[in-house]
Amino acid sequence: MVTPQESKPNNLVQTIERVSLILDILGQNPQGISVRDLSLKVSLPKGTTHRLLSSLSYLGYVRQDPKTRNYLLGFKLVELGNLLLGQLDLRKEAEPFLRELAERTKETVHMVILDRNEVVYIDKVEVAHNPSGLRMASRIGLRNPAHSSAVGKVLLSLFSDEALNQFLKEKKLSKRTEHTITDTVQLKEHLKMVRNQGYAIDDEENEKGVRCVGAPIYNEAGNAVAAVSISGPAFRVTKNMAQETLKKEVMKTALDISRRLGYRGGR
Amino acid sequence: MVTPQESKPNNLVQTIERVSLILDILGQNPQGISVRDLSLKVSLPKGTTHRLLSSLSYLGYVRQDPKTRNYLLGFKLVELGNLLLGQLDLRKEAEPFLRELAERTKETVHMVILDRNEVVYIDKVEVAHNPSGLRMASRIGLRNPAHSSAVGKVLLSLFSDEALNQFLKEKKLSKRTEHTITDTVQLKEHLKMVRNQGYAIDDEENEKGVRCVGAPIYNEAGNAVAAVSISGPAFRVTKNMAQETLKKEVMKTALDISRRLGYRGGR
DNA sequence: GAACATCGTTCCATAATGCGAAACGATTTA
DNA sequence: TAAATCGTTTCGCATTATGGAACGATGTTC
Repeated sequence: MVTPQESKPNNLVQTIERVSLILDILGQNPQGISVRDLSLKVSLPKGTTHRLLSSLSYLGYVRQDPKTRNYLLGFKLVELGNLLLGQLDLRKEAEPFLRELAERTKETVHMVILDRNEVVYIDKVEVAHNPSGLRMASRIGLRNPAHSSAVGKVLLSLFSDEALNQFLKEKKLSKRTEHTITDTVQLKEHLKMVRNQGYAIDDEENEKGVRCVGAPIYNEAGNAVAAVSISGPAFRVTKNMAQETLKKEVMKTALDISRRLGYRGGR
Repeated sequence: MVTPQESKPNNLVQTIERVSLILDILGQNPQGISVRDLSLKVSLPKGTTHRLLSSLSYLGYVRQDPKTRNYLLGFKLVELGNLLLGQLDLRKEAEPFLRELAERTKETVHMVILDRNEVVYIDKVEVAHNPSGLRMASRIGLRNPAHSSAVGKVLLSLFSDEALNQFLKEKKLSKRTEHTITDTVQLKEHLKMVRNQGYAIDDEENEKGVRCVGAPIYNEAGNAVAAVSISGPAFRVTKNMAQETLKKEVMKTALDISRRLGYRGGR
């Protein structure tokens, strides 16, 4: 089955489009932004921008700093976003396993799903005091390309030919670092290998200095619905480490979670 | 200074109002909802509902289950919500202290802020295996009334008379349990005591069987900007426990965080 | 397996809704 | 004190969203 790319509706509601743009811009301004500056950024008259903001503000999607009068993102978004996260059964089931994995390996553990052919982080477990004190820049809700991450590649490796071609058609393989696989043929070869191994390594392909190992989580029906990964600084997560110990740890955790979801395969 | 209630704009944009209603309803339906059922719930024609959904879907605020064709909340909300959380410096600074508090007390720790005179959970730390295996139903992003929670009361206790009257005018003191303080005069008396103590106890006032202890977090300017609490089942968090050991723990953590934020008061 | 029922989706003439230039009022700056 | 620069509000106009109806796809019933 092919997850269809959400095509641009020909009758996109103008207000919704504008609101989305406004929220994106507010997200980029942690200290808030004035009506004037915002109106310039969205190329709308001040009056129009203000009307949209006051409606959004009333409903909680936006808030206004009483001192600076700047507008910021509102907590309604936190409410809805975490409501959605809380509705993911997968997350509830997986959490203890993720914690355990983080504890054992002392590295950061992520769980992701695929949404519109992109990786979305739906959980993250960090150990309180990891050896180096380094913290991953990742955040729950963050999106990453599939082709440059361990979790993404391991999920892509289980795509049907049809779905993979669809993916390649709609996404271009952006070069995130010098190690990113940006060639279609090369990626296809690589994915074959990943599929056979049952895990993927992100060898500084998404972010310089960060190496990850990822494995797929299957549901009862045997479909890969998510992926787990261990991420860490490349100097600690060496290639050897990844291919030896970490690979086993991640695969075990992924299988445990899959079993928990009713998966019956995997030997 | 009075935090103003967000008054209903006389020129509320219809589309935004409708979208907000739709998202709220989607949030109530974890398994998704059909266009038809949704159109009935929002009292809009199917065509109109569908147009709004497809616009929202294109932008990621909503997603459609390919099998059931039901509509669900989309991950754009997780993205924006967690982006906002990540922008709260308070949260970054406080996190290690919250973890430590949870570890020491083996109970669930919350951090909240006040938004539109309601309590919003912005962080939650649970110990992996708490004694009873009970888990709080709370969730980051959740809103609670201020008058029935320890964190809410401790923040209300620091309101100016003006601000408190404003609060009482706009919120009615809903009776959440048989212990909830619903009388204005009684609440004012109680808040005086809380202010003197420097901490508040929620004695099953918000949820039956749950007791909490909360203390305020101050910023550099000496304003209470947030609150921490310990919550647990009433049989474990007894009144004595709360007033003796837990009170001290929470207040210490709150002060530590306040200091971290540059607060110079508190003896 | 054919006819029906029930969805989700698209269409299009209509008018209601949001639009935005301009005025207003409140702060801040010169 | 004056001027400049905001945020906010207003209101007549026309663009935009509206929603009833038709279409098409899916699955259900007999």
